Amino acid sequence: MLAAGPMSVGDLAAQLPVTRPAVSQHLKVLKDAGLVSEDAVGTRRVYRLDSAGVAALREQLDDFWNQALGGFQSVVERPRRGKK
Amino acid sequence: MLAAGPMSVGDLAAQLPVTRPAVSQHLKVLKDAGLVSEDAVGTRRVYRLDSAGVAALREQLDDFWNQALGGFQSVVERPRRGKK
DNA sequence: CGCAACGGTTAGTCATAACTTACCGTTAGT
DNA sequence: ACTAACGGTAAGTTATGACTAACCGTTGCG
Repeated sequence: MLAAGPMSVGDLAAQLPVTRPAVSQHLKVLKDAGLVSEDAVGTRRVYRLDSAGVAALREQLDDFWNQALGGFQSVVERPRRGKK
Repeated sequence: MLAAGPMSVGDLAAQLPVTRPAVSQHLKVLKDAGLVSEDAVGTRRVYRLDSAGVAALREQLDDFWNQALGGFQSVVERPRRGKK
């Protein structure tokens, strides 16, 4: 399991096969996407998951799949008589 | 709406902003992944979505998110007293 | 048979996501 | 004030997913 609680950028980089700047860049993207939030502790920036953002993403994906599989039925199923 | 029923490779390519070989390559990947199935009609290969495969993918994603958001709670929530 | 329609495969190109190195700014400790 | 720790930013490199062009095999039809 790689998941852990709130972590600093350096700690994350230490656990990952990439350099610290790479982690920093990823975190920036995730932060802009609302999936993580940071708060400064001294010189360290501690990042944690944003539960609301993650939940929102999950919901968007659910909606996507519901719509996709919904339209899917009307297209794939073989109606015995009449279409649509 | 771009979705349609079973289609030949050429028909698909005609509806898409890519060439026929590109479509063929994508279909190969999707077929290997079990998301589409083909059956030959003359010289044409008619592809259709594999509903079982798509449903399985959806389920895997659901499982992933449930697990991710599950472990998420235990890591993000601030227990008032005692952990886990 | 010979030609046309259809599509899979290969080889090579191109765009770009992802990464590293180098640098700079900020904070904390002495 | 100087130094160390920490991390963001910029610039350049690299790896790779996605595409096209060219080719070949199979099927159907006259």
